[in-house]
Amino acid sequence: MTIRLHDTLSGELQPLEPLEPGHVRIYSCGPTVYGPAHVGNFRSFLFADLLVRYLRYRGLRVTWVMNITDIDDKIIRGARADRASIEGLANRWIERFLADASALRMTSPDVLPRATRHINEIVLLIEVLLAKGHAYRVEDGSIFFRISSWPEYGRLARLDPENLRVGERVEADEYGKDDVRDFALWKGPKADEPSWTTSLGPGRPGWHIECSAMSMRHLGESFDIHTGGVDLVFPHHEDEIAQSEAATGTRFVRTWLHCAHLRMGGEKMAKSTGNFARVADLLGAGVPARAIRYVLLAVHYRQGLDYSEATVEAATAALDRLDTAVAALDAYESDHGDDATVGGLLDGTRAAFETALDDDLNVSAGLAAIFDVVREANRRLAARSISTGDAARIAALIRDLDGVLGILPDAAEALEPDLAALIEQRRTARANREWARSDELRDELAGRGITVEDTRDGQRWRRTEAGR
RNA sequence: GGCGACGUGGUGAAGUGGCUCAACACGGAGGUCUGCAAAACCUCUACUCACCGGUUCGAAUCCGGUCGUCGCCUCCA
Repeated sequence: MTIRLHDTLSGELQPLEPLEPGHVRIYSCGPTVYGPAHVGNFRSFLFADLLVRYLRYRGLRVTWVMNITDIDDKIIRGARADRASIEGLANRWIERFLADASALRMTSPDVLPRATRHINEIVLLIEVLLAKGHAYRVEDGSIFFRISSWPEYGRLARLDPENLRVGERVEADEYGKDDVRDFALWKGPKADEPSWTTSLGPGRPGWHIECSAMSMRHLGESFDIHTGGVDLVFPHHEDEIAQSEAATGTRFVRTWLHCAHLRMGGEKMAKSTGNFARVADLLGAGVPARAIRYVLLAVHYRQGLDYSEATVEAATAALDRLDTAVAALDAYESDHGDDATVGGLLDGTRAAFETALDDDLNVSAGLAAIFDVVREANRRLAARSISTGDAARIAALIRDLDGVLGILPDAAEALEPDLAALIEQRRTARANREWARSDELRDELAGRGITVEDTRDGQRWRRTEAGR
């Protein structure tokens, strides 16, 4: 049983063989904090989350680094517009990012390095590139990577450097490049821009170099997995490979993983076109966080995915089925003896789930395994053919597998005393066949976020999304 | 123009040569259970996998072509 992942560079599925056995090092391109992230951004973050969770579930040690770009043109522009400091603006949006990530139950990365905290590493890397002749300085103090010095350039994106359509948008500060395709490692100082005083001279880092510097700082010159959205393949990751390998002379990343775009109305979700939905706005509009997570996760990461209200509704309904099944398993009590076939059911489910996820994170097939066991459990619950312990074992399995997905409700907190009292009153009313009173109490509980269902064993309750 | 991904039912989507040639979820129809409701369970809901041609004893799955959708080609998760 090996985990296989689709590497963008080779274009093939390759078995995961960590450089250090048992320890996987992962770097994910995180947010640029000039504003709130949208759900499309979170698709790429959550697919990395899924990967990290699954590898840990499989018993591997994982070190997960996700960078935060806290200095770039947009942040500078945004700060100017808000008359805020760069740092203040970045901090504000980092907080928002962390809040969104937490709402969507993203695992906390082990390290969230910020570009502005790694200026030294960036400068050292650029110095190596200068010394090795892969970079050159121009008049305004900017330093560029010389693409012609790196024959491999274009391999990741499968682009022929000779055929790049260039020159359509050459920025003012980038005149003086030897070749328009060369990219900035260091941007020379400007009067109205932040600048660091370094051995390279004053200026600020370019975008691509920060990821090379920070990933190497926290994971080493060579590490196992680098993730991001497909739109980062070129130029961002292409440039990372060139500058990193040119500097170290060693293989930068073993496996490149890229997730497909989230679409909305058939078009790529992107801030630049205005076609996007922010996480916080959706949550504010009452879209359940778990449903957003389910939508973003339930489709294979390399498959395009369209976000719509309909997909959220379907996700909510699917989650409801899962919630109900787990609540029913928890509430089940029977003096029936253990069912000898339950062990096989559990083993089969786990095997199917793992086979699916091993295959390049085939989460759809993994979910199918879970829904299969849900149906089977419901059947046996209805037939009352299993023991209380069997039900608990099935619930425990589902919760265990959910450690990878993170879509089940949080462990049920004890019911608030007043709500518990209402449920008790309803129990009494039902015992006395006071149906009107019973229905009234059911409505009241529903209004307070508790769904009550009657079974032949009495009432069963669970929290509804609206009540969270 | 160059490069790449993809096209499976009402919807999302798994499946990449034959073991149920079509999982799983949503939606829809009918039924069982039930004070009612909800949930659950049962049955039905693609003789067919964009289209055309080919390879093969056999293809949704391989090859070629056509049509269509989306993305990347230095803002971008």
